[in-house]
Amino acid sequence: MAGLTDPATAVPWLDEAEQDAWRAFITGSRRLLERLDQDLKALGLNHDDYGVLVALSESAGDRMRMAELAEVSVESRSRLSHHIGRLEARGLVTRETCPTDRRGTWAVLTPEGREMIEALAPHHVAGVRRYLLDQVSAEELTVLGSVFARIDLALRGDTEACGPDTGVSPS
Amino acid sequence: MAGLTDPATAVPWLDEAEQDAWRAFITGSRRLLERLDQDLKALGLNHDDYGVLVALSESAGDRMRMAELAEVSVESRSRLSHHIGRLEARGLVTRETCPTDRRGTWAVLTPEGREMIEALAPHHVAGVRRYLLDQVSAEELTVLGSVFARIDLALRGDTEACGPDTGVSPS
DNA sequence: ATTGGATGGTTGAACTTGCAATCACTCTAC
DNA sequence: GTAGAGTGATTGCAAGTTCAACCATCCAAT
Repeated sequence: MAGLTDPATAVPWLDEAEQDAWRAFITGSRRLLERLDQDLKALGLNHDDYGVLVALSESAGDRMRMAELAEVSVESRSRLSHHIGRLEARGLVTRETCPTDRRGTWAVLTPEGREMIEALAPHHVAGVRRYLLDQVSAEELTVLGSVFARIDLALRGDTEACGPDTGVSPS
Repeated sequence: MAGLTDPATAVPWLDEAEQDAWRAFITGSRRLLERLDQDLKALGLNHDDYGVLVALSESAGDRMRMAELAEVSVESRSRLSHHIGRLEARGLVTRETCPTDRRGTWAVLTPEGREMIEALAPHHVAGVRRYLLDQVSAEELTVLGSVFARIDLALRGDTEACGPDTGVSPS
């Protein structure tokens, strides 16, 4: 019944180059993100806080709907809800209920929130330069961007669709 | 006093290409890792569990010292300690005290642990193929691997040394 | 206008992670 | 041999994350 599409038999193993590249990515990206997170924490925000505040700061009216913010930040709605709760408690963000759709909530950046990211941004950028940008050529950077943009596009929205073994061909 | 090395004034902002690439990486990698994690969870392990078990399974004697395992898995020692505790409770790993240095502990893969990864590996590999490898050319993959290997190397060990703004030149 | 099915967001409890303190052992120097 | 520093690992608690259940509102169909 499983037939040819059972991953246990059908999926080709990783060859050495694939294996090496994959593992380098897992380890290297973890290490990179961990370091940036540490550096930011020393200044009062973690990397996720930073991401949320930046997203808000770049939105019209310094505000974004919860669902959209969750999507761009790659956080679950529940997690974002808690997350915004914490940022709100610190005075960096406020909530406003959306007048046109009363189920909806805006997360709004406060002036204090803006001050915070503006203060941290140069340090964070310095880290991104030092740990990543300074280490790669322009061409490599282009490849990196294009690869991850592609992956993101393929995966975005599509929260279900294909577990690793939905191999049953539809046609 | 801060002078030229203050990141607020000295660090060049990201240009558009850098910004795009960086954000694509952050978002895309999060999305990718999240998906692989979801897929694995459906089968009983999360991605970190998987990483730990694989590391053990590839080590001589199916065992590794906690500190080393923490290093290769990019987990803090404390986190790994908790983590191994959970895996132990599930019977996938055991601890043995190291006879030659009695402070030390081996994390040892159990037969059940081995069964577990061997069962999951094909599914996981299928995911890595589908979400990443199938989407990139061989050249791109090489770039990816080489870039992250480089970053990892630069950051590894060096748990301190350079915050984003240790700009005071030593010479 | 009412029902029923999305959609938007929150909540609480269980679980995981981080931090700092701690314990146990080793190693070096006296 | 013993004091003290250093290393390996664990612990408890606080903080963050997940999961599933939930409430409120909107929208489409009757």
